[in-house]
Amino acid sequence: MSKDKKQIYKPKAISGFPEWLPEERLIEQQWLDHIRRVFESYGYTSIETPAAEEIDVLTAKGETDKEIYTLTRLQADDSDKREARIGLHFDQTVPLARYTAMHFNELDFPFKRYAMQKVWRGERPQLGRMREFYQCDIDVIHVDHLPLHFDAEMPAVIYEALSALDIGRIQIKISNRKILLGLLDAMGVEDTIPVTRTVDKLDKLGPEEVTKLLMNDCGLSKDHCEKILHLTTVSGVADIRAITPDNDQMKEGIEELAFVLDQLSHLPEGVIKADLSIVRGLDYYTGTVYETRLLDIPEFTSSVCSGGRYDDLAGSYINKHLPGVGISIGFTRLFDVLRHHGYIKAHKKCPTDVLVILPDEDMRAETAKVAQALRAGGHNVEVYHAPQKIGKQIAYAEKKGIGYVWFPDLGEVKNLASGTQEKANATTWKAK
RNA sequence: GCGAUUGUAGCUCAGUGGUAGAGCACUCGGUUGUGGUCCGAGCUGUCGCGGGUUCGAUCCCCGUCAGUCGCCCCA
Repeated sequence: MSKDKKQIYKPKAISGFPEWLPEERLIEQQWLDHIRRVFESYGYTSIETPAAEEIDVLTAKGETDKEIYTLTRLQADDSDKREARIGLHFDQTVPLARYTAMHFNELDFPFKRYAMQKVWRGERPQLGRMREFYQCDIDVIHVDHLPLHFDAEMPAVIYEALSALDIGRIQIKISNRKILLGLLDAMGVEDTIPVTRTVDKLDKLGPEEVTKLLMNDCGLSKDHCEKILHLTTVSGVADIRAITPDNDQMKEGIEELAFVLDQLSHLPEGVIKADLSIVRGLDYYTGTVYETRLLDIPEFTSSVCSGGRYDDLAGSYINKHLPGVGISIGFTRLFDVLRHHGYIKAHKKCPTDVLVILPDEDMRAETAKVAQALRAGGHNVEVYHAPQKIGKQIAYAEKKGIGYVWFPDLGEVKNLASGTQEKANATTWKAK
């Protein structure tokens, strides 16, 4: 090595594009594996779509709010301008719609699919808000008519997927947009999006502030505001059924919501909560909507998982009527916020269960044989790379969180947590 | 995109108008092969970048870039 200073480019983390240490990644993968198993246990099938879509596909539904990252070559020249402009997908619903439209004849309906991929949004990053993150989505799409039972299946699956992650109590709030939209229609309110966005902020701003915004920014009368806010306080199947609808749309919403809640009554008390203040600011949801809170993690204030029903998912891409319902876990948000606040306890830095000591260069073959026997017994096994001092080899195992050290020369295994060491047979021994 | 705040070793942070320190981490050692504690030694920095003021700036001023938080929006 030369004594001259090496020229180094000091790398900086790209904000909003997270990466984890090995011990964190290990847990992330366990979580993803668990979620995948739950999704599959309900018959959802995996598809993977490309990271990039044509800009026209991405914007077909008028999603101008979501900042789309576009893809260009660094060496782009005039010939590139003739090519289709492409961008990274900002969710998995738009790719699903495109996919369903393109493979319509080859798919079987109702099409139940899950997807666990990264998505990209060019927003300002913050804790719990990334520019690159995983979403774990399930959606069901059918032709012409999708039974309401699926609206009830979404929260049931999500409850199972999340409740095993050791993140405390989950609460899934459910509403039906037809109720509020029906009310607004009966009131003669035409521009509904600002109203729904404002109502959606109820738990953050409180009723007074929301009333003020509704009157000042949305031009609603005090009377109307009161009616809307009163509606948002209703919860429980009985109370929902007791609402007097102002029109057919409201009536439909009430019946649908009551039905979905009924279907979910088998879940533990408190998991499902009807909350008519949940409307979602997004305009493409047409019926049932979901939002999920973590009741035992006070630092986690945003929704970890949300979704809803859309009347016509792929209408922009195919001349068919394809209603769907879906829900999405904001996986990276969930993982990162919990990690940041110390709720995720990582111990192991590698998947290794047993480190086999290499006592001596001459023992490599023997050591490899022991390792192979242990692997055959279902263990993850690493052999130390050099015949260094035993203390050093043990320290390596300790640092990496490996639970056991095997001494092939002694035929003994040492439990690092307890410090005990005993004779053992590599083919029959089992880690605890 | 708007507003606020920050930018010194791998990490967390001190510090001064005269070219820098601690803790942690890391490496080696503590009588010739069994970790975690303890002790000793060692290693590490264009003090974000560019310009200005000054005899001289990491410290003052301007700009810039980047991070963080809030808003917006959302997973």
